[in-house]
Amino acid sequence: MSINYKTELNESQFQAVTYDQGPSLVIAGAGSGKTRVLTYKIAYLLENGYQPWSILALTFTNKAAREMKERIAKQVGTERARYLWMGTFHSIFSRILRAEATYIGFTSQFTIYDATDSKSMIRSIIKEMGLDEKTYKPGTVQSRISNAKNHLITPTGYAASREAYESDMAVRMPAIRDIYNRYWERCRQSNAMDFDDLLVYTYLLFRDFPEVLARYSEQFRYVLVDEYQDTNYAQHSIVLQLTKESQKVCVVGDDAQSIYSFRGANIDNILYFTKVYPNTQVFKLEQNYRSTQTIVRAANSLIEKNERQIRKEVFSEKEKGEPIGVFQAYSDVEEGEIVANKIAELRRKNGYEYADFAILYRTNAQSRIFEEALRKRTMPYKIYGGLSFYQRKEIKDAIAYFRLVVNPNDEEAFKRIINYPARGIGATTIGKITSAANDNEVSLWTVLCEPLKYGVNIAKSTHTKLQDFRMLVESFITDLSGKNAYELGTNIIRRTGIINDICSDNSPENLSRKENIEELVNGMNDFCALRLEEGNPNILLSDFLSEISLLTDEESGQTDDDAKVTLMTVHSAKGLEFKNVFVVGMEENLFPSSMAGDSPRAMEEERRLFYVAITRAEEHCFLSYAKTRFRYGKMEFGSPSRFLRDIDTHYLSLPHEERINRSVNERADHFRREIEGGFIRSTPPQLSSPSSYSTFQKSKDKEQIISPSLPRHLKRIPTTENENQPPVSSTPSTSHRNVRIGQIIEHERFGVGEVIKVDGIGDNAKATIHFKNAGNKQLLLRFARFKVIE
DNA sequence: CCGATACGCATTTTT
DNA sequence: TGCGTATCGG
Repeated sequence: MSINYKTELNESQFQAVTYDQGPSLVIAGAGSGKTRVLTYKIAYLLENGYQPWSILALTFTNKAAREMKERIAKQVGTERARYLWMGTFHSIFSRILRAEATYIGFTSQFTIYDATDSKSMIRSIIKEMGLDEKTYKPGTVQSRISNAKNHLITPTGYAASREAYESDMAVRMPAIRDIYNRYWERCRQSNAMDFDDLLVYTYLLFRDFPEVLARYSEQFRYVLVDEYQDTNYAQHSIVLQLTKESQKVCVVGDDAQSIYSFRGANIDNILYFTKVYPNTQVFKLEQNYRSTQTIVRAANSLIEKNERQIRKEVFSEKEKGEPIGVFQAYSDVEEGEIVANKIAELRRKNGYEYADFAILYRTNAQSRIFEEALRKRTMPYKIYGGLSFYQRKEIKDAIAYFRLVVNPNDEEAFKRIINYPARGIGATTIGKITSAANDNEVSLWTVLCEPLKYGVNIAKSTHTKLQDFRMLVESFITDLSGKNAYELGTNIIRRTGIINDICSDNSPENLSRKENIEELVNGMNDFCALRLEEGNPNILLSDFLSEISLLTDEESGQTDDDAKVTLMTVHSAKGLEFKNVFVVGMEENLFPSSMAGDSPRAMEEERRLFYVAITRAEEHCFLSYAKTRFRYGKMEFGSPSRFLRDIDTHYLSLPHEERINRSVNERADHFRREIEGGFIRSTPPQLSSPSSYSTFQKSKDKEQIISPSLPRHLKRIPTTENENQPPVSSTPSTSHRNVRIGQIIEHERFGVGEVIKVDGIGDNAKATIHFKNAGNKQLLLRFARFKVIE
């Protein structure tokens, strides 16, 4: 299976793939085959003497890592692909940190705090310090601390930084450095790291232990980074630590799509990459394979208005395509109707599926209007961006138990479940334990085990309750290495009374909680089963935990068979493509967001965001704005976004009576005068109501919000058998004893594949199967779930 | 210890 | 407007 790089890639892709003399920067315009370059480059390296484990490929999302891995597996085979170090920054670094935990004073079982955990810990610290919560808002403090960490500033560095102090003074929060310091220590005490810590500690590990750095930088002979425009200073610095010596680094990205600065991403990393690695070879991928010429040119004319960027000339050789349609609506409601009508029209005229449409907005709050418009016309849709599965209360509760069992020092988990289900341990007791723990610089769990030793003054009955709790948790700890994740997990859910609590009555919300818990349990079963199939027994609870703590992954939009219109924010649309895209709410103070204020940098980022929105479209793109809109319960007036004027009118089809380029300012002024004069305020603006509005029958909504659930790779495709899946260990699958080479089978997870090899007999029989979509896999026949189809 | 009510607040969210 | 948190009363 050899790859013909010359014919399968265009010239610039080919150059980028085959260059391995030194550092390279690949500027990949929207839709220019960025992932293609990355996967081919890795395949190329593998063909040219690099071992899989000597290649490190970093991405930002699990999804990107998974997709890339699958594509590489198809090119070079699953066996070699599986030894690649490919994953998100956070997952790769957590893997390294678990292995080297003792260097930095953690154990390899450390917990990873999500944003909620860390916010909650910050909140308690603020309270304990007696600071005013109105001034010290946990969210604000958290983001300032996060910002410090993203810049690799430790509490010591922070305390010594005059700049940090002055900045804190300016917002009247001089105590932030103390909060930061305490927060840092408390996390250590809890054997826990937040997301940012995974980067900070990796950096510190490499900085303070050169022998460790040497080990890893010698192992990773080539480092590749995807979406480099989204890296923050910490990530950039770690990549530099690893590659400073070898200079074997290839970063891929598009500065025009840098839209995550609010999370610490620094566009300068990509803009000044060539300064950091002076011998960088730059490759530009400028051919767009996704969109019509009109869409590409319109997008170019927009992004041209940004100062800070790497100049490039993206072009398309697809058909010219139609101009970008601009719609004006009188109200947000009418905007919804216009979009729904247009979808209906395009479906009628061009035969599009619902799945060919996406409605993209700047803020999640805008989704409701479109939901209602689509529902009125019984058009199916799906909305992205709710709470992820792991954010749900009942799931967090269950997982808090898992966490405490794996790492008893986990303070947040402790607080969450010490009195859930209710066991008579109230706020007072927890307060006493917390302060004793702080005074003695030990964890809450340590105090709980010996309250008297740490001078906790409690009643006898409370003492008994605490010890009962301790024994309960300890009994699970005993089983940690003896039972697999699924067995121990179900055990915990049953014996702690979680199940009881949820089944106490049949209220609808309890029913849904129950379903969620069931899904979690099934997920754990599948998690173990999948690994067992691959010949990996003894999957422990800690394995499950460390896998899921870095997943936000929602049931991703792969379900292309169900035809639904997609509704999402522009941010979440990055990386996706749709035949028809509506970018809605194109108004001043909305898109661009009012938060951008007068900061040129922020405004440029808003413009890039708009660039991302437009470049999602393959065939048609539409922009719309409303003159009035309900916000925060009030009617607001808006004027068309300045970005509409950034696009060359040549590529636009403007509403008849509007000629934006000429009259936007005038009209905005006119509007303002009307408002300021109180002319309009007294009479609420007429909501236009097109004929279609009221004549449509209300119909029962068949649409559903996509409720994010277990990540796909933990999940088994539902079987026809009912939900009572027996535990893994007792499910020898029937009748696959004698598969033969050449047979076609269908696996529940991997899909259709052909048996190409069978080794061993009886319980140890192992088949190598070539899956159409998942490449080659070795499966233990004893556990594999599939059926023979031919 | 839970429920009702009040208050305040409000982009975007890869991990 | 509408949600999440804070506080008080039974």
